[in-house]
Amino acid sequence: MVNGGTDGLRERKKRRTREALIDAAHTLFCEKGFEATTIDEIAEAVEVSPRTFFRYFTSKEDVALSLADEQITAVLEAFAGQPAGLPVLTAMRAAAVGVVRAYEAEARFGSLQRLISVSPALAAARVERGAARLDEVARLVGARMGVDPAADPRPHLVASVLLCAVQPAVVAWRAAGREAPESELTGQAFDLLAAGLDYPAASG
Amino acid sequence: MVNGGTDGLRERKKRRTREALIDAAHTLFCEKGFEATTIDEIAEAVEVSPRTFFRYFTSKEDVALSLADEQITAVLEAFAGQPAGLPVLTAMRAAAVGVVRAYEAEARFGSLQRLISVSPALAAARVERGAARLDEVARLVGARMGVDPAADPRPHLVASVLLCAVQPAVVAWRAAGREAPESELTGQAFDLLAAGLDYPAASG
DNA sequence: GAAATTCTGTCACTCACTGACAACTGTCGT
DNA sequence: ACGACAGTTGTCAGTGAGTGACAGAATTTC
Repeated sequence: MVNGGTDGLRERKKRRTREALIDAAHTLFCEKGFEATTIDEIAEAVEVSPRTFFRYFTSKEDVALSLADEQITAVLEAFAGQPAGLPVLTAMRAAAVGVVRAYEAEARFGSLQRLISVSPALAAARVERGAARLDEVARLVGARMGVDPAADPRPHLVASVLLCAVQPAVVAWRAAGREAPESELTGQAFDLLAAGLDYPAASG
Repeated sequence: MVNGGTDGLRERKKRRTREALIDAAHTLFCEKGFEATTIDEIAEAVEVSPRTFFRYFTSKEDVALSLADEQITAVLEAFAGQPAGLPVLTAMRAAAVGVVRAYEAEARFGSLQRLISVSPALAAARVERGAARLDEVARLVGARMGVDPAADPRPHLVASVLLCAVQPAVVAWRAAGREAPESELTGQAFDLLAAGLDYPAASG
């Protein structure tokens, strides 16, 4: 028996190590850049062996993007929670804006975005991670469209576009020189996205 | 002086080495898979040193995607050549379908697609390469929209979506079990893309 | 043919990442 | 409290990607 609510010492220690690694990595990445930082440096900063680093994260990209992962999960949950009947793009817009607004208070979030936009390796890794969750997104999109993702390819199609589009959209917006709260950027990016693909509009 | 029309021996030799490397790499990738193939094996197959390999290509992904690069270039040229006034998505559809149709006779094209869809590392690398040409695409999109990409963020936004969307769309379609000529896949993917994002349609 | 270019191979190195094994540290039953 | 057990960690050794430096070979130019 035992745990009076909290987990055992072992669990707590692991969580602390993990957090410390994320923290140290993030700091070093911001200071020296992603590629210029070595695993050895990260491990040394936390006083663990480099081997241990790889027991917590599968790669250098993995530490950097562990925060982004939480965010993707949050967006998907929010997407699932949008009222039925909403167009897919509209629902995703609402989900993304909501989550970004919730996160933008944290300083680490902004610096992570900056990190990703500067490092092609990180940007690629993020896309790769997104692709790994393609089926999950397709399921949600399929549910919203009222079709079975196993039989109809459209949900997968739309899902892959949404996955690829959301993040670059914000980055592109920022690259264009607009500086504003992330949540606003995201919303406007979606607006322009919907309008821009049909430009000049085929119908009205 | 000299070159009676053909380039010098040195140039020809370089071109041949380059082609041989692409060829050997492609064959090995198809036989053993992308990650399971080492640079040493590729180099040995062509009888050059591994160091020389890196004088022709910057990475393992680079050899694999050298063919895909030609294709992207072709698509962009075709996109630029579409009649003005066409909606951006429509123009890109026509460009992509045309190019894919032109390429699908080559066997290597199909196997490259298969390779990419199987290897996350390759898929990520392709996105990365596409992103490197973002500005180029944005220029073309901006021209079609009649706005200045330097002042208006929309072209960049639309460009990044187009870049990210085109290839995954085809892959997703194929993953859904549809087997048909690439050109048809591409066309249908675009059709569903346009419809799916607005599903259920907001207007009409 | 000699000199200047340009390619190429060899060597030595860094860094990401992995398997194996031994030492250590919480955990749990008694 | 103690010992068996399981999970965690460090060390070691190794593979593979990718890079800089230098010397020698091939090509081009004169």
